[in-house]
Amino acid sequence: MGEGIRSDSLLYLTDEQLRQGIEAMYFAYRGFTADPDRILESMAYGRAHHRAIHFINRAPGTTVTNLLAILGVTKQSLNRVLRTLIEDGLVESRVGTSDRRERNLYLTEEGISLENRLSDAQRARMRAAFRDAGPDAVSGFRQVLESMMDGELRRQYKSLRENGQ
Amino acid sequence: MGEGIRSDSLLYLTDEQLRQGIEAMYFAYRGFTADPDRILESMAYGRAHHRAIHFINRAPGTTVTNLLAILGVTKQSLNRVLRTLIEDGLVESRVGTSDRRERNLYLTEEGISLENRLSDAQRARMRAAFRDAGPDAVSGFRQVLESMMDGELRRQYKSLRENGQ
DNA sequence: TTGGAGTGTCAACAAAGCTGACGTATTGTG
DNA sequence: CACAATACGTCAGCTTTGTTGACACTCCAA
Repeated sequence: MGEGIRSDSLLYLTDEQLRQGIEAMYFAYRGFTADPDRILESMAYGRAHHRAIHFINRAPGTTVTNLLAILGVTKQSLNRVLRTLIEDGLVESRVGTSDRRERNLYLTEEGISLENRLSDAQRARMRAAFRDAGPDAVSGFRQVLESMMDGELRRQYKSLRENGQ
Repeated sequence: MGEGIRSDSLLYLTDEQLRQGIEAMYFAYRGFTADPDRILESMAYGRAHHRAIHFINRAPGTTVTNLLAILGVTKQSLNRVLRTLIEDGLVESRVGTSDRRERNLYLTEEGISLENRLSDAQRARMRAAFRDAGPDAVSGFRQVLESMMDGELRRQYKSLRENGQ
């Protein structure tokens, strides 16, 4: 306190800067979910359905337990969402081959089609933001977000990333 | 398509990179809310109470209508939250001086104390992430988030920023 | 064969959003 | 002054998405 500005400038760590970061996160997340939400509300679906569809698409054949770990909800909560998606023919649940207790989840054609609509909308906004900000800013964005994750979530995030490419 | 890598490298705009950005946003937001959520669940409060407390603290004396605009919820929804906060003595609602229809909202001592606990926890995580990533990354983080906001939200975000400093 | 893991389902409940309708106090306008 | 509009609060009812707790079934492995 009252020691003036350090030569290596830690001004970006002031409470005011941190508060701006917090508010930026809050408002940006609302923008981030706005486009898919608009598409979903025209059907009988919500954000929970989007998340399930997203991660099933990302890791086809994933089990219910694995999905539970990624989404961090109870199986009762996930099951309600999953049931409607299966009934509506967007998701297929196949009995596991090696372990027949498990259910492997896949998107149907129709499920893939909805996933594409949703992620196209979300990617469009992300792409615009990335392009506006440029590659260096994007790198910083990714770095800060990764540091902000909880340990277990970061592990899952990284494991998904390896999966993708 | 199939034209190879451009010399100015737009590789950071590939669908895979965008998808990683989307997932980073999802996992980071969960980390972002985790600490306050833990504090809140020990009381009878939720995220909605936190948001109200945050923005009342940020703009003391703000009106209900203004808070509605910032939070983007209905007055019925906000009122439920606000009522419990007033009953519990965390928020004070004073009749407006110039316009007696308005209610100016303030945190009480107790309200300020809770706000501090919540934002200390949230800032600690943000500070750690900022420090890990460094000033340039933080600048990029802020830039991308701002681009990701909807027009109206961006306006509100900037107006809050002017207010703060 | 038996214990435990993975899965699904029933019931009951809570938080936090929504719409619609209505009442009251206050203010601004014609 | 009369009246419309604004700001706020509240009642009732509904939805989504989360929670616990209890229980049953299938199937794997010791």
